This record gives sequence, C-alpha cells and structure tokens, in this order.
Amino acid sequence: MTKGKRRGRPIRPRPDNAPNLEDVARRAGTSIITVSRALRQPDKVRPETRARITAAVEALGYIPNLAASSLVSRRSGIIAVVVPTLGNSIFTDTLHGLSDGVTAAGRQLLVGDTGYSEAAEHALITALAGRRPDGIAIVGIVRNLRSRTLLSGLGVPVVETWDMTDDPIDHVVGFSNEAAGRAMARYLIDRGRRRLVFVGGNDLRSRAREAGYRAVLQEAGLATAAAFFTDQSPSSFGEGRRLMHRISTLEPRPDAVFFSTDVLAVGGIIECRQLGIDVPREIAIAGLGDLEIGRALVPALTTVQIPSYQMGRRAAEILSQRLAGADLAEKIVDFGVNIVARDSA
Amino acid sequence: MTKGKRRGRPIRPRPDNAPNLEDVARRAGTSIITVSRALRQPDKVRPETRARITAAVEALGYIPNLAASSLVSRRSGIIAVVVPTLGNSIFTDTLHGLSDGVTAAGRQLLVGDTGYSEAAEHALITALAGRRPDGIAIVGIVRNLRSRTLLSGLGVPVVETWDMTDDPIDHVVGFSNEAAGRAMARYLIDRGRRRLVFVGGNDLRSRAREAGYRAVLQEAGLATAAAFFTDQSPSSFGEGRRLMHRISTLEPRPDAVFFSTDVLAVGGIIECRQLGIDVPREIAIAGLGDLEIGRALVPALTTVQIPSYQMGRRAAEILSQRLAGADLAEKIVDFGVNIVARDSA
DNA sequence: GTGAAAGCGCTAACAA
DNA sequence: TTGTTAGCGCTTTCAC
Repeated sequence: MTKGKRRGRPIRPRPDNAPNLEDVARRAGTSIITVSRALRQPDKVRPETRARITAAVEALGYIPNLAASSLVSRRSGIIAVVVPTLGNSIFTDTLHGLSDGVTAAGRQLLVGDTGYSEAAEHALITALAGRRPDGIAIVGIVRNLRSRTLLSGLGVPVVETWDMTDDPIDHVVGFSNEAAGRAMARYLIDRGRRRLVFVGGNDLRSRAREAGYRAVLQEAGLATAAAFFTDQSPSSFGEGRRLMHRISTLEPRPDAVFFSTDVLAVGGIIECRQLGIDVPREIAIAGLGDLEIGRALVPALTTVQIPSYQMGRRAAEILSQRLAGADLAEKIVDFGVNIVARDSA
Repeated sequence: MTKGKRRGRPIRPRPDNAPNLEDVARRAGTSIITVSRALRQPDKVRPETRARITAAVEALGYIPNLAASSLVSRRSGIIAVVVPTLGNSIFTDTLHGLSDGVTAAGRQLLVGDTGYSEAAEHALITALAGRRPDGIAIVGIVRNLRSRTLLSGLGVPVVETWDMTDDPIDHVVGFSNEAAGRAMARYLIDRGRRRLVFVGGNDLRSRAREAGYRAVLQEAGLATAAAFFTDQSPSSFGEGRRLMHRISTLEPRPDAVFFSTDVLAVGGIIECRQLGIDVPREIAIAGLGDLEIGRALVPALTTVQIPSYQMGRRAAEILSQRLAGADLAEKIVDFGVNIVARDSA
C-alpha cells in the first residue's frame, strides 16, 4: 500500500512533514511492523535488520508518534498531575518528586493547577482525562463528589497526597494536618507555654491544623487559642510579619505562636527581632513545612516536617507498581508527623 | 458498521470501558460525525439534535479521546515545557505563568526537567516531541546543536526563556544575565564600593552574571572581583551563610558582595548579622531574583528583579498567537534588567 | 443540517 | 524472524 494513497479516491499527501514508520520501513527495506518491533523489542529483530532500521531512524530523525501508539495500545505513558497552585514551592516539591519517580519509567507528566477552585479542579480533571493518562496524582484530597466519581470511573490508579483520609479514591500518600496541629500544640505545652496563638490560612489543610491545635489546648484545660487568619495563598513572609506585629500587641502577650506555614513563621521571627522580642524566651515561634530557610535562620525555626518531595516520589512509585500489575493492599500511606525541634520554640 | 466487529473475522470487544463517539451517537440516535460536530461546533448542529447529544454525553460520562483527535487533526493541544529543575521556585514561577497563559486557550502542559544535563535535555526533548506538541517552551537557552536542530525541525513554535541570545531557535523571552551582572557592579561602584566580591554557581546563567560583573570592574579600573562558587543547584540559604563566613575572613575585607541568587544573598545577610557585621555600612549585600523573602528581611535585600512569572506568561502568549496564525516579527523579547534598591546595598 | 467513507500512525493478533 | 490484516477513536472531505 502506497503512502498517502489507498483503494479509494486519492487523498492529498500528508501535510505533516514528520517521517512515520512507513518512511523508515521503506528506507530500511523492511515492513513497518518490523520497525515498530525493532524500536520496542530490539531483541526480537535480527541484529542485521535492526542495524538498517537504526540507521534509517537516525537518518530521517524519526520520532514515534505517541498519540497513535497510545490510541492503539491503550497506554499513554502519561501521568496526570493536579496541583492547587504552581506558585507555591511546597507543592512543586511534590511535583519534583513525581517527576523524578515517573521519568525513570519513561512516563511523562501532564500538569495543571486549579487555583484552589473546585470548579476549576473538575474541569481540569475532565480535560486531563481526555488524554487517557495511565495514572493520576493529586495534591490534596478531592472533596467534590462528581470529581471523585469521575476519577474512580477512569479505571486507572489514582493517588491523593498532602492530606489524610480514611476513604481515598484509590490511594492516599500524606499526613494528617490535624495530627500536625495536635503535635505542635503538645510540643509547645510540654515546653511550658500556656498562652498559645494559631495563625493560618483559610484553606482546608490549614483549618485542619487549627482544629488539632485547639483540640489539644482544650484537653489540656488551657484557654482557647487566639487565631489569626490570612487570605493570602500562598502566604508570604511579609504577611507573617504583619500578623506577628498584631499579635505582639495582645494583652496579655502570648508566649507561643504556631504559624500554619514556615513562610509565615519566618516572617514572625523577623518581626520579633525587629520589635526586640526575644525568641524563644519571650515568645516561642513554630511553623510547618521545614523549609530550608528555617534551618538557616537565627534563631533556627522549630517546625513540623513535611516530606513534600518524598510524598511525590512515593506517589510515583505507587503508580508505577500499579501499572506494573501490582495489586497493592496498602491503600493508605501516612507519613506521620515529625516535629523538628530547633531554637525558636 | 457495528462497534467492535467489522467485515473480517470478529475481534474481541473493546477492552476499554470508556464510551466513545459511537456509543454517544447510538444513544442519541444520530451519527458519530454529528456528535463530533455538536461538541466542537455546536452552532452547526440543530438545537434539537444537540440536546439529545448533550444528554447522551452526560448520561454516559463521555470524554473525548484526545489521542485520537490529535492523531487525525494534527493538533495535540499540548505545550511541552522543559525546565532545568522543578526544585527551584524561581523556575516553577515561570511554569506558573505558562500554566496561566496556556490554559485559557484550553491547552495543557507536558512538563519535564533535565537536572541541568544536556544529555537529559536532549532525551527529554525527544520524548516530548513524540507527543507532537503544538508548541514548546524552554527555561533556558538550548546550547546543544543537535537539540536545536531537532527543535527547529519540529515545525512548531518554540520559545526559549530566562536568558538572552541573538540567535534564538525561534523566539526568546528573557533578560541578559550578563547585563544583570553589569548593572549590579555599576550600582555598587556608584555607591562607593571598591572591594567587590562575586558569589555564584557553576551554571551558565551564573557565569554570565559573573562575566558582566567583572567586565564593569575592569572598565572602572578596580581590582578583579574575588569569586566564590557553589556546586549546589539549586543554591541554599545555608550555603549562602557558609560562603559569607569565608568571605568575612578575607583581608582586606570586601565592602560589597553580589550573590548570584537571592537565596544565597539572604544567607549572606543572616550570617553577617550573626557575625556582627553591619549591612550595608561595613559590607553591602546584593542578590538576584527579587524573592519575597528579600523584601521582608531586615535589612531588606537589594536585588536584580527577575520577572519569572511574567516570562512564562509572555512565552505562553507568544505561543498562543503563533498557534492562532500570527507571524510575529519580534523574535526577541528582552525584559531588561531592573535593580531594586533596598537597604542592604 | 446530516452523513458515509477514508485514513491519521501506530500495535495486537495471527499467520507464514 | 518477519509480515499481513484489522482497527484504536477520531476528524476531514465530500456528497446529499
């Protein structure tokens, strides 16, 4: 069969100048299926034939069209990734882990961000689903029921990350934000702090941290934590400074502040230093995320460690295993909560 | 023609349970082409027919297979993105801009990182090319000739970013790293500094900044800048502290340090504060990138502003315009170099 | 406004 | 080891 012309009426030549299997086959003096095999299962082709094919591929600069491949093989080699925002390195670290874990298997990342909007999330998932990804990774837990139904109906492995749930769509690799709040409250109370403040955002993760924090205070019979909120997302160092400034005027003055993110906490430390407040003697300051800046800062920031990169890495591994045919019993991976005690609290 | 069975010998039913156009058409009592049209050009289909189709789509949860679509239409709706690393927010900010600029047009981002390796870069570009992306955005200038040839042979618009060149593969949206180095050297000299140091990494961008910095020193007849290098990539706050510590022991002590990244510079400021060195009175400190932390820090960091998000945004716009048929004459977009004078220098 | 036929580039199944 | 045939799900072309 001649390229660009079949039984019926002649059609115009391919407008795409990219060579295809037929071009390579013709040049190598073999059939297209042999070329296809030489590329995918080289040992099934006689070395001699293979050499001619390799030369032809090289000469033509042939690059297989993966759209055609995925159409027929039903494997796209794509992992779809949904992120709340690409503007926060704490999430792109997870993306980084995914990338590292996925490229080893020759797969690629199709990425989209939702801007924390459920509507945008659903639209994004639908759009990504059109590519028939082999697997899906999501930063966050999907709350919207339609989205959950859509995802579980896709018939591909799904990993939710960055939070914990009893009832993942498929897999979850994360940690409990509530447990993080609890742990930090306990830590601060154990160090003798009694007038605790919480600072966070309005997103679900931050709210969960607050809930845990408050719960422990209540159990300990302490006054409910004063709480300060920011609408910024992602939060900023400057916002941390502003909030700390307001907190410093409270009467009686608090002796500990748990900022829901390291970024805010670092701002808090900077502001304390400006105000001449001794951290941690007068006020203990703690954050969450274990950003590198917290380690370099003086005083070094006490924080809840979040294995952002590792969660991505692990999610990628789970997807890879599932795609290799494994039937993982362990659907829930809880990285737990680990407080890094440093100087600020 | 019945689904899953044609003229020849019967074949097994489709193993993929996802509904296709034929399923929708059957349910809507029309033909597949009409369904296709109803989805892509709704006004070309009678409202009545369209309603039945919409209902069928809804009922079946039909999601078009974009692999099939891109195979035949030769438009994939994919923008391929090449990033040196996903571990540095300065680059993922560009990714963020790309995402925002690209999703408006209903396209998606296929992302890969190279780890700064030319070999990995070539492999990645090849892999991405297999998806037949509609456009390609690259963080950095592609140096490897084979990669450049490959990219220009793809027949799709390409935008390089984050650096400047006279000879882009197609388009470049960036700034001159050498000019950044020059500008900062001039700034420091104009402020009366005479013993200048450079601190940077080993990557090409950092080297270009250093070259510009040194050139101005030479023109001004000053002693060549002492230079300190880090192999870390991305650089860290801690590394900035360590390097600053070493610099503080130099005799005679320098009176200005230009760190090639804000991250290093912030570390430098922290270390100075620890050492009791007055910034900027004793030593001026400057960075590059205009990270938010530099604004919140005390003293606030003088830096070279890098419009990371905007470069991504602009790159996306250029790709969109090209894909809409525009033949842009302006191949080179230089964002220029803008020094943000704050307290540290 | 609607539809039939052809075919995008590739791989699965089977045959030689 | 190599080749033939069918067809993945969709859009393009052309006809009605």
